[in-house]
Amino acid sequence: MGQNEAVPFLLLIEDDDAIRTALELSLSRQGHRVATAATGEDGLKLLKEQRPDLVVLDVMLPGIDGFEVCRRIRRTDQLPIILLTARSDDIDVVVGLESGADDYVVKPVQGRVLDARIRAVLRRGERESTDSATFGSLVIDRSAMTVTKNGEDLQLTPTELRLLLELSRRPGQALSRQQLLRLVWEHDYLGDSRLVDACVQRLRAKVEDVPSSPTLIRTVRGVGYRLDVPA
Amino acid sequence: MGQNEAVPFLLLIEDDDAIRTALELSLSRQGHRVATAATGEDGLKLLKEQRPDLVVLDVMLPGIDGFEVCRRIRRTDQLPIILLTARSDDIDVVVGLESGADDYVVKPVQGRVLDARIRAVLRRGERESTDSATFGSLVIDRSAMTVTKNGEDLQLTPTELRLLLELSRRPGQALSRQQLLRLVWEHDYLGDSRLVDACVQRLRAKVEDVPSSPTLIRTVRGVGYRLDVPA
DNA sequence: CGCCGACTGTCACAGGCGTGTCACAGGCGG
DNA sequence: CCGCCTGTGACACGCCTGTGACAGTCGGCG
Repeated sequence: MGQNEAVPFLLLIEDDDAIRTALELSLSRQGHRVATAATGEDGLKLLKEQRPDLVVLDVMLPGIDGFEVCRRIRRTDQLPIILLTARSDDIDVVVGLESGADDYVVKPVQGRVLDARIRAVLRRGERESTDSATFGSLVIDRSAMTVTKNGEDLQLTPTELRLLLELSRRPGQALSRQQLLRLVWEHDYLGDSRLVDACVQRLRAKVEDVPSSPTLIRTVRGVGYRLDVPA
Repeated sequence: MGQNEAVPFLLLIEDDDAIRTALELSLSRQGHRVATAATGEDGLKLLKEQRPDLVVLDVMLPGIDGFEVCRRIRRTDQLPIILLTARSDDIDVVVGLESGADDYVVKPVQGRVLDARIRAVLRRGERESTDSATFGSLVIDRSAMTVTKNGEDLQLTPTELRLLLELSRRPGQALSRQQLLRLVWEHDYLGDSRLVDACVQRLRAKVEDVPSSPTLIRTVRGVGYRLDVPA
């Protein structure tokens, strides 16, 4: 699709003046349009007014913190969100993913690194809008509701198909069992059951070349699962 | 529909100034010609004057709302219509399809996503514009309203014919029982009845070579049915 | 380096759900 | 009045699905 891509329009929410101006400058030089806000409240307001393509969001903000901003954005909007966090803190990663972020970058971050992530997330978004998605030898046709591997049809059961569709809508993003339960099964409480695991397992058996060492549906320990885009 | 214009000509009807200008800019950058209107009345007037190839239409408009605009357009014109709806609200989707829209997109929408949908709808339109469609040994003549198999006429009942026509308008696309009910029977609620199934079954009996293992009208488990184009 | 705990993979089974199928009654038009 | 079409409900049948127990694996900590 987009060869002639429009200039991405970003909203950067970060309270530290030095970091904010530095990133703004850097991202502008990389060819983005950038709007900035220093607090969560301002950020949410700007979001409504300016309608950016993507939000870069610091987790540590005065007032409402980044996770909460993220959740609020997600209640009404579907645009991509990249979280900035101070440390490589596993808890932050989990909470960040739970609150609906698309990607996650550890500070201090160089402008070009952030730029690369931004472009990756935007590219991911374009892929979602099309009716078919490709992951290695796997092709998912969302309109025909079929999945083919090396050109031949896979017979997925309804639940397997829905699971794969939800995963494929968020390529590269780890989804917790909770999230998958809500998305695929539409009920909230995962007791202590292997429900999601079992379904992932059945899906892998049909989708992966070597189900015992999966390359597409990876497990993220302590979190859940993630559908990878092969390089 | 439109002539062989290289550049698609769109009419965007949206009352929110920020969104309208943002989308107009974005769509222009994606290579479309764009005309805009802020109200349904203006939109209908512009439609008559400028004859666009496609209409992008917000559902929430002051005065006559998007659904009504959609219905009025459909009374005289057959050009593709894409509805913009506020949230992934099922009710909107239902009403949207009933009022004759070809596709719907959930706001807020990124320009590049909308662009992809626009191109998809325009592509689909080109296919439909032909009066006859062929699926294996089956030939559907939309202007004569006849269906032949291996050259000989099939006697389809009115409902069977409409079902086949709706399926053939979207070849290769899985349609849910809900969607079929709305398209063919024009009412909303499928209780727990085998209505669609029964009609599909009767249609298969006339259309398929081996009704017990259909190759044209495939069932998509957990979803609905799909008319396949044989390779 | 090895143990231990927690997390995940695996499997079989019974119940349930979705779909195909059919017969029938009412409706509609000829 | 008659015949065909249509919608409905009941039923049967397979396949899917959720569950729980157990085995295997990974990571951390001493």
